[in-house]
Amino acid sequence: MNKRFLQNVRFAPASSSFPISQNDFFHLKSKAFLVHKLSESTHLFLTNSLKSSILKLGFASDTFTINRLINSYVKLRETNTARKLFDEMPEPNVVSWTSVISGFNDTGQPQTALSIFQQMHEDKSVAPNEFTYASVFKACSALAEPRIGKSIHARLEMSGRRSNTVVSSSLLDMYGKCNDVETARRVFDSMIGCGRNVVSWTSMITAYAQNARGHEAVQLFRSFNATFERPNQFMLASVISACSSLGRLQWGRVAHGVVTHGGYERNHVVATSLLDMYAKCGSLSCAEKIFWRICCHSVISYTSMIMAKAKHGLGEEALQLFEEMVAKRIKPNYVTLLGVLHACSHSGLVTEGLGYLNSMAEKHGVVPDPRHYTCVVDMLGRFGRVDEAYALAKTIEVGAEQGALLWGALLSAGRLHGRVDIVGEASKRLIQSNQQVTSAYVALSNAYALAGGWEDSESLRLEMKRGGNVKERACSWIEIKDSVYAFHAGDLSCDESGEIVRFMKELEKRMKERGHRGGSSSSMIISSSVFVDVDEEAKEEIVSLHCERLALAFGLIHLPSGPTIRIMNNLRMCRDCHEAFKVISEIVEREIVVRDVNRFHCFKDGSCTCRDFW
DNA sequence: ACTCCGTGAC
Repeated sequence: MNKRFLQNVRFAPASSSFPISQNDFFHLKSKAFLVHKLSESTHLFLTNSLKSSILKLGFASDTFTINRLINSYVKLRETNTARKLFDEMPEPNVVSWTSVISGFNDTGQPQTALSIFQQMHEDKSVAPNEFTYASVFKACSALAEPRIGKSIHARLEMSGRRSNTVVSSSLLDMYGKCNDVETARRVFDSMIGCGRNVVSWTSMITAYAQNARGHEAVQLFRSFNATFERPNQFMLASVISACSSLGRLQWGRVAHGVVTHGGYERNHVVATSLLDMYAKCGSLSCAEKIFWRICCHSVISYTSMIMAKAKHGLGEEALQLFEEMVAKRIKPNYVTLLGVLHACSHSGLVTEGLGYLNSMAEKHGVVPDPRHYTCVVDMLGRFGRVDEAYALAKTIEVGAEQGALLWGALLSAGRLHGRVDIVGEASKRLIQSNQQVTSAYVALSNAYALAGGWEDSESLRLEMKRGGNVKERACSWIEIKDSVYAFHAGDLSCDESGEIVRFMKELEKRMKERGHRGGSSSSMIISSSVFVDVDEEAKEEIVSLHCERLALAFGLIHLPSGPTIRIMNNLRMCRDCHEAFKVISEIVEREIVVRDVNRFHCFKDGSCTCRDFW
C-alpha cells in the first residue's frame, strides 16, 4: 500500500448528518486507489499484492473490483488464477463472464472459452451481451467450428439483440475462417444498416483471400478505396496476401505502392506479407530486398525467406539462412522446420533432410508431426528411394486431410519411378479415405493398364464414371507484362507451325551439352512432343507435367517480348528443372523467374480452380 | 465503471 496516500486521506467528520461514515469513505478511496493501481499493473507480483489487499479490505464480493482484478490477471496471461477468482464470485455479471471468455481466447484456449460460454448459457442467471457474442464468435473462428458458431449465431438472432459492427465483424470473420464465404458475404451485406468500418471491410477481404478467391479480395479492396477511407496495416497485409495467391506481380507492386504511400513499410506484418508476395510472384530478388530491410527479425520473417529460397530451388541458401537464424537465437517453430525440409526436398539434399528430421526434436525442440513426415516421404520418393518412403508413410498416423497429402506424395513417387505396387497402394488409401478420388482413380487405372491388367483398369474407369468423377483438365499460365496466357493440358493447337517442338529439341540439345543426359526434365520435355501411342489420360498426365514448359515455349515464340517472363507452374522445382530454366534463360537472353503455386492449385477436394482465373 | 472484432510464414 502507498503509505503517503493513506496519510493524505482526510477523513470526514463523524456526524450523523454526513451521508457516509469515515469507514465508508476510507473504503471508497482505497477501492478507487486499488482499482487504479490494478489497471496499471504489468507485474504479477504487484497484482498479487493488490489482490490480497482487496480481499483483506473485504471487496471479495464486489463484482466491479473483482472484474478489474480478473482483467489484470487476464492481461498477465494468468488465466487459471482469473478462472479461480471468477469461480469464487458470488455474483458474476456479464462483464465477469465476458472477461474470462476473452481471457481464454487471448491465451489460445478457445475451447475453454466456448465451454465457459456454454456454462453461462446453462446458468441462465446472466444473459450474454454484444461483447460476449463477439468474443464467442472469435473462439469459434479460432477453432474453425462452423456448427457451434451457426447455432450461437441463431441464438443471437433469436435474442432479438441488434448486432453492432463489432459483433458482425467477428461473425463474418468466423464464417470466413470456416470456409463459408457466401455466408460471410451475407453478413457483410447485412452490415449496411449498422455501419461498416475498416475492420469489417478487412474481415471480408481476408475471407476472400484465405479461401482462394483473391480476385474478389482485390475487387473489394478497390470498392473500399472508393469510399475514400484509408486502408490500415491490417487491410494491406490481407490484400498483399491476396495478390500472392493470385501470383499477379503487377497487383502486388501496386499494393506495395499503397503501403509506401500510407507509411506502413516498417510494419513487420506488412513487410513479411510483401516478402512472401514477391517470392510467390517470382521475384526472389525483391523478396530478399524486403528481408534485409526488416530491422528486427522474427521467426516468421526468417521462415518466409527460408520458404522463398526453398521454392526457388536454392536449398543450400535456405539451410544457411536457417543456421544463421538459430545462431541469432531466434527459436524455429514447426513451420520453420517444414521450410527446411522443403528446401532439402526441392534441392535433392536427401541426407541433410533426413538429418534435420531426426534431430529437430532434440536440437530445436520441435517434435516432427505428420506434415514433416509427409515432406520427407515426398523427398525420398522424388529421389527414387520409394521403398523407404513407403515404409515411412506406413508408420505415420494421419487424419484424412493430411493423409491425402501423404499418400498423394507417395502416389507421385510411384508414378515417377514406375512402381505399380506403390501406385496401387497409395491410390487405394486415397480412394478409401475419399480424398483426391479422381486423380487416384486415374493413376490407379493407368498403373493397371501399364501392368497389363486391362480388365481392372476398365472396371475402375466405369466405377469412376458412375461416381461422377470427371478429371479436371490441368492448366498452366504465364504472365507477360500485364496479360495472362493460359495453356490447357493436352492442347497443342497453339503449335501449328511446330515451333514448340523445335524449341523443345533445341532445349534438349543444350541440356545434353551441359551433361544433363536422361535427366528427369530433359527427357520429360522431349516426351511432351512425342506422345504417339499413349492413351488419352496418360497423355494428359504427361502434358500436365510439361505444360508450363510448353507455355514458356509458346510465350517465347508468339508473345511480345518483355524484360521478364514469369511462369506459373503446378510443379515443385527439382534441381534439374532449375537447370533447364537456366539454359532457357541463356537461349532467350532474358531473365526467367519460375514460381511455385502449389498452394493455389491444391484444394481439399483435389479440385483445381485455375478456371476461376479467367 | 469493467468486457468485444480484422493482418504475415504452412
